[in-house]
Amino acid sequence: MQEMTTVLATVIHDLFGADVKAELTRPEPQFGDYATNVALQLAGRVGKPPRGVAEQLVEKLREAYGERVSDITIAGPGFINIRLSDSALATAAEAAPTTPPQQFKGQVIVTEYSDPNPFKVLHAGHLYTSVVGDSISNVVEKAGGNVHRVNFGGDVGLHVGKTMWAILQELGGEHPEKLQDVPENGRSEWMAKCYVAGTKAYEDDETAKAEIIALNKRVYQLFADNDHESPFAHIYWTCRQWSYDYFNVFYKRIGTPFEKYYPESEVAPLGLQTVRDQQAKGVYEESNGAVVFDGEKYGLHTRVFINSQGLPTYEAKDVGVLMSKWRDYHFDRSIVITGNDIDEYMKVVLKSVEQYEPELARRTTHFTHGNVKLQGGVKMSSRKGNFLRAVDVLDAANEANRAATGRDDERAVLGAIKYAFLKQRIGADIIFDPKESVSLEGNSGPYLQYAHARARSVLVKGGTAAEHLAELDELERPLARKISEYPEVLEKSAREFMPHHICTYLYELAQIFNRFYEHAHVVGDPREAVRLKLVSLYADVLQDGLGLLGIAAPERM
RNA sequence: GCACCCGUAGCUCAGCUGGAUAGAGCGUUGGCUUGCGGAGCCAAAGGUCGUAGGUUCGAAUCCUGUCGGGUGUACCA
Repeated sequence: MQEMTTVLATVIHDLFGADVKAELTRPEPQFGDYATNVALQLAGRVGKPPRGVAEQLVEKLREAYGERVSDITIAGPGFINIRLSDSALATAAEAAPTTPPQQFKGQVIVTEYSDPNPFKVLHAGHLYTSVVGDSISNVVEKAGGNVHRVNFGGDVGLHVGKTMWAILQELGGEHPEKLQDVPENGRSEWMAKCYVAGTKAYEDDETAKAEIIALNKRVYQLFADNDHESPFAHIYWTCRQWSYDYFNVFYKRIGTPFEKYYPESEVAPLGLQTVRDQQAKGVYEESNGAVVFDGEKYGLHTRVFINSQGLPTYEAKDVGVLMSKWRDYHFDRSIVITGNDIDEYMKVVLKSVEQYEPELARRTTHFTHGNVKLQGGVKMSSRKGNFLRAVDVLDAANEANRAATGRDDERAVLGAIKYAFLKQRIGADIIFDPKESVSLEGNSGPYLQYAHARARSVLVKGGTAAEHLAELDELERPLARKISEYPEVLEKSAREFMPHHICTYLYELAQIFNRFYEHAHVVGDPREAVRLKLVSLYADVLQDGLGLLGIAAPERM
């Protein structure tokens, strides 16, 4: 593909010397394997009719491509359609599962996503961003990137004050020994309940609000004093650990591992210091007792980085985590994935950092995604406590799967959820339909898992596959062509950081395979060896693609 | 008010660095099964791509206005 494009570029240059971008696209199968509209673009610049330009190009292209193409034709207003020779197509298909484009080779890429807060519960959004972030990481890794998956979370901050306040109420004061009364398997729920109670108190009760603000400050002080001994410290550290245990169990369950956590407590000092230093240089300024960045100069909001208590807000901590990642990895690219409510806020943070670390800001890309909503469900609000938790999504899918298949299958359930989340372009809200997600029919994860298992079972039944594909008949050709597209899909997914292209492709691939399989016999057919090779390539691509989505591809289901 | 995201078939979504009749799945209607896993295949119905302009040989795709939904707008994250 890459080489085909280069040849086209050379021909264009030799013939017209014009600066048109040589591009080959995948047209409808009826038109050929590749197509280009460069003749249409050139026509205007050279002042000749498109078809005339196309004719000149075709003549040269036939020569330049030689054996690799079997046919080049002109269609419509001046499209050039190229049909590969069987041998060229066979070579491309054989290479497809194992030769991903390496556009990130040698680059250090840091991906940050999920970002749950200790002392709070994991909600559906965390599940979503974990799945998306993991897949993007996989895709970049496949493209040669040296990927570091990191996770940023608030172990200090007002929400901690809120939860701690309610915890102290529950314990009847600073009595860490009473934490033993909380059952081990109910810890995260107990803390989630405390957060909701603390939030309510903060909103409804002035005295409680003042206490929470004081507790927040006290938590910061724990770190300043390195206090692990006082009763208050005991409670804090124990509950903090409970949260991290809970996160780790969760990530392990869904299969999205992280290399490193950046707790806010760790990055806050650096953030605070950076903001103070840059305040001296005029980047940030004092306003009503707080330190702010005047985003309005850039058409953005003005936001508080250090509050009037002298504590860093999320903004300063984010400066801290950006600087920490920069210090730790000196990345070529940093990808941050969050919900879209963070969008404008992050623009302010990055704009401020751009003033003193322009390279860091330039190398950082922020992607935002929408909210997860249950089909026909209600909007979630983490403050009020009526929201969709991560486990709710897992439970709903598991229940739907049990209803559909009569058994529990975590691999299928996770495959269903991940695929349902990933098949959609990142950006808009996700309407999650548990029933549809676990469906074995249609565009779903389990469907693709099944498609893979089915192909593998054919391979088990069949004899020895051919080493090479050689010539292809009209049943085999469309499948070989689709398989050969795989590297191009990976390239696009990596370039755009968009895994959904892989989903779309895999589903189309499975459809084309089913069409092939419906009409062509494999085992026992005179063409068995070649067809087995094709089935094997197909299964390899499915397995590889599902792997990039973080979805298991079992041999049997 | 201002800013950001989103408006494509009944529902859920692809397609958006402009290009050939706007594609899938679900749902609806009809057909195929002595099958290598039919969890499939073949076919039909269903769309003024929110809307009005503009740029272009060509616009779902780019620009502007407008309508609708969501989010954000200083000491939460």
